Amino acid sequence: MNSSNPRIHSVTVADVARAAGVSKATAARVLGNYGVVSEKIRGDVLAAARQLDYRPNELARSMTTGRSGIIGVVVGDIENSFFGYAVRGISDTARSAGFNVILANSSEQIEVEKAAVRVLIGKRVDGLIVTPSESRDISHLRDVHRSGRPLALLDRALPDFDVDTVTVDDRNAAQRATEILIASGHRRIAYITAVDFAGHEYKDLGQIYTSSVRERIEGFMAACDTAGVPPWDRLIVLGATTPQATSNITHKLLSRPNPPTAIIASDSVIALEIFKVVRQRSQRIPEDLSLITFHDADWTTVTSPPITVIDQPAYRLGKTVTELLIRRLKGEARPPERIIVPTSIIERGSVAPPAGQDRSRDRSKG
Amino acid sequence: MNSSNPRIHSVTVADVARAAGVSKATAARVLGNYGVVSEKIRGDVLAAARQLDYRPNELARSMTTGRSGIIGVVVGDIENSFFGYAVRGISDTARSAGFNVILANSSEQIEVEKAAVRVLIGKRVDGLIVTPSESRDISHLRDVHRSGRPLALLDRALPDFDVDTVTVDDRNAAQRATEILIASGHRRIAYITAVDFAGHEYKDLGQIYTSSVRERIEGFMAACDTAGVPPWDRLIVLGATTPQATSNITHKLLSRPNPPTAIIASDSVIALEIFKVVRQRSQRIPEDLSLITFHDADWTTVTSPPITVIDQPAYRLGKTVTELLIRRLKGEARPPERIIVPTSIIERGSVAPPAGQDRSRDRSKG
DNA sequence: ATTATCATTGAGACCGGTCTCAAGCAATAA
DNA sequence: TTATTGCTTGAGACCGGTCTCAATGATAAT
Repeated sequence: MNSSNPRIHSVTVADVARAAGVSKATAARVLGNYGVVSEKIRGDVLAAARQLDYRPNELARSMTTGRSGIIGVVVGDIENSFFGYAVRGISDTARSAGFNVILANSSEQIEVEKAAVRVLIGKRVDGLIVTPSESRDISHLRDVHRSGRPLALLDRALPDFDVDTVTVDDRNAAQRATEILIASGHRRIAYITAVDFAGHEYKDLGQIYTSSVRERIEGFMAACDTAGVPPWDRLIVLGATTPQATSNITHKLLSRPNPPTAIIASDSVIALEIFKVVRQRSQRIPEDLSLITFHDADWTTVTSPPITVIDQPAYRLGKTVTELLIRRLKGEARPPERIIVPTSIIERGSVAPPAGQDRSRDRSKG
Repeated sequence: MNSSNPRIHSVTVADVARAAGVSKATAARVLGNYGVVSEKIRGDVLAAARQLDYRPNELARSMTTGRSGIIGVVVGDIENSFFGYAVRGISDTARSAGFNVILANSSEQIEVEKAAVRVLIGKRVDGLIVTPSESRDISHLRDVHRSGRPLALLDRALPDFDVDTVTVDDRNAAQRATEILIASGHRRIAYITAVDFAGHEYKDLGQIYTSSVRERIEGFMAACDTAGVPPWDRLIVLGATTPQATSNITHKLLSRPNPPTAIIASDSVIALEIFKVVRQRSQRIPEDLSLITFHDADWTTVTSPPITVIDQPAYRLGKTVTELLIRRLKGEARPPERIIVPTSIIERGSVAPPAGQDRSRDRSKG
């Protein structure tokens, strides 16, 4: 009666069995839809169940079967619409296969991620989909895998951890984006990413522990190298973890004596902030600064100009990992798969030749 | 060993007890952190637990305690960033109170909503937060409430269903937004909403079964009435359920002989589509059409012009319902509360006097 | 020395399902 | 008629925890 009642009494199989005048085992058989029962008794039990408004207790069911029907998902940041779409892809796929999803946010913090994984394991999820925020400390993921629970990685691969993984062709995408900028005449190009670590100063790839970021940087540098862009003209900027941080970083970047003429943003949240800063400084895109961002966020089509983006099929990414995971949950034993989904670049209006292209060449001479 | 193993054997309290040389009850006491145990034994058990890498089975724990530590959330559409923020508010608040969240999407379809509620009840969630997609068919919500499980409503009130509810001041917000448009000189104003039903033609409020929509329409009409806007100039348009539908609706609306000079959009997804259509038709905002939307979506600041919005504190909304629910989960018995959170209108650049204001007056004469 | 008190620990029921195994019973075969 | 087979049904163990209650032993009080 009272909502503060600590235990809500619900109708159980035993109650139904009593009402139908059969044993608990028989009632369980029809209610749980297993085994074999005569039609007459089945009818009696179902009638009693309807009468009493019986609702199976999934918890108890999971206890005995060992299966919870839940897939745990740990994602970096749900507010980032890239993950929003991915999660939607996961949920839809999971639901249509009869699984539920329980979602956790790591805020890209390894400790939060670890805690989330622990909680989900405690809830006895059948499998896990994780976007690892770091590739150095993956003991918790190794534990999951070792415990026999299927694990699949989304968006970020872990080089020396061989499990089902679905990512996009980050290296190639970054390279093509960079090539577009270079072809447009840019030499001083910055790549801004959310990854961060003590010092905030990029030195070399050895510091980067997130595979997707690493690959993107590699692609970016490869394109620069083949085009003969000198190392001091290609900037790699870290630490765009919050809008505020991104704003500061961008201001600082654009205030340099030789500011970059083009920026590649590693996600749309960063790009949005860059866009705002540029406008705030009364500069114009693409005349004063060219911009390309990862993820075709909806806002990128309504700005003036619309933004050139690297379209990552986020929904499909989510759908694909989930399919991989579910196949394994169904008992499929096969070597881990690493699927790389191709991206496409949607060229819109945010790339143009650098404003002072000629003067900039002169200057670089003197 | 094999991942296709149907049952993953995990370490249980009994295993730990055996290893520590104590009874199951004693091991359970230290592992479950209840009762009282001597320091020495506690140390032994903890050591054994660490040794065996014991992880409590939350499922079993929930079975006996009757509490799952999970809050079920059923929301209209996660892809809508309004709900995204709200969900984030819910998750953060829930987590910091030690609860987990399991999320379901109703896609605004009553049948999906019912199924989701059933599943969540089956999972024995401790309480539910729902954004009811309809107010006619709420038997499933009544069931939840009757079962003794706390239920709280988010964003949409149900007039004759008295439970904890958190909404925004929809009526007032719509009224103020309309007043802004009227003050700017508009007379032909359209209100576009996602709600739909057979016929798609708005006739009267009796058709509207979603409280928030109803209140907004009331506010809209109240403002029109006091300003003396005749009924044939204020348009209420339903059925903007998908981007495609919104696009069609908007095109049709703007192609009328006397098209509205201003539109109020009931959410930012609709507004985005309207914005795209207007640009597609080579019309300009605000010169050719003024636009105000509910929800301060991030893209509304980066368009040209930026969009005037009704800022609904979505995160706070989520936080507030969750607090209400948790207080009830903790046993607080009090009459249901209905909290109405105030909104504010952020005036940006999407409202201007109608283009042919004078000519339009002339025309209305002839 | 004896009894009362208190702190610990152990035994076992319980939560609500699933599932194994044996018993009951009718139909069929010998 | 009796043995065999097959289909239903019931009894009860089990999953991994929590929790009640009784038993134990040590300490304090008489």
